[in-house]
Amino acid sequence: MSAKKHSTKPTEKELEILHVLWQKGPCSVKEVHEEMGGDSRNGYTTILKFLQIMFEKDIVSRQKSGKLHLYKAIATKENTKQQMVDKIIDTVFEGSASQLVMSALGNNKSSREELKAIRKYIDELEGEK
Amino acid sequence: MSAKKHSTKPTEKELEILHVLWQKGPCSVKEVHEEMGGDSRNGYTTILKFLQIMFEKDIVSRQKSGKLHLYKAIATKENTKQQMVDKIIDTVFEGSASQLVMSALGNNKSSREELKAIRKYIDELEGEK
DNA sequence: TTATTTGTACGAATTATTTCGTAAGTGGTT
DNA sequence: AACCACTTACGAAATAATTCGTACAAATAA
Repeated sequence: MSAKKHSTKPTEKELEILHVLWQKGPCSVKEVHEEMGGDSRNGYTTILKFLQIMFEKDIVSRQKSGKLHLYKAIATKENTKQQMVDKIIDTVFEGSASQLVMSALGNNKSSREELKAIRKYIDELEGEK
Repeated sequence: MSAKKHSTKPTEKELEILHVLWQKGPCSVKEVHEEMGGDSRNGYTTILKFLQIMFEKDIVSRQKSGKLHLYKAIATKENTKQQMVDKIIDTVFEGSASQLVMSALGNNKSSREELKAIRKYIDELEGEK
């Protein structure tokens, strides 16, 4: 028996750590710790503990490199993002992606260029139908 | 001194309760409880407790009506949604709303009509610039 | 070899979230 | 009044998330 606990959605702090891993690739605890602001924001062992827990949860993999461990995100940023978006659509937007889109564009000041890019993207989607 | 704890983002369960309140307007504990599936999904006192906690946190207001309390969401669904969207844009989409939009439209099967509506919305936004 | 540095493992404290049992209040019936 | 149905209040347990102290291991410097 070697099955680990199944991966649920990452918690806040786990997500913050994942960001570092996504951005910098495989990292030692030290690197993650420093990237996250060092001791002023989190104790070293706090980050270590999280990485260990995340390893248990199959959120990250790890590999010995000399005497230290290099941790690596298992899920891609894309997958995780998609999962979060799907969830928010489901829980607050009655399953309607377009509602979320309106909300995303509504408040925020998207530049003319961004709007143009989105329009183009929609054109492509429509072409597929 | 009567200041209550300041409102942070609602938790999962709090959000579920807010949904009922948004949909049905001011509700008694009983109504919320039943709307959420009754005892099969949550004990009555669990919902009661949540409503009380949410009252403390200023997430809901309440008013005596006869012998019971009617609870009412303070934040609108719109505000809460916006807040959640802003946050997700901030934490996983590098502050880019359009990235979120792509992600939202990407996976999900938005209908031709929905896409049309979004396009129209973008037109309006562009008009304002 | 002893001390220091650098890293891991473990255990536990703290805080937040979720859950519910039990007691107690209120109003209406009989 | 005594009873009943319904509701609130309180306290506490169970679980999850966050934080860190301390001990131990290995490599290296003195």
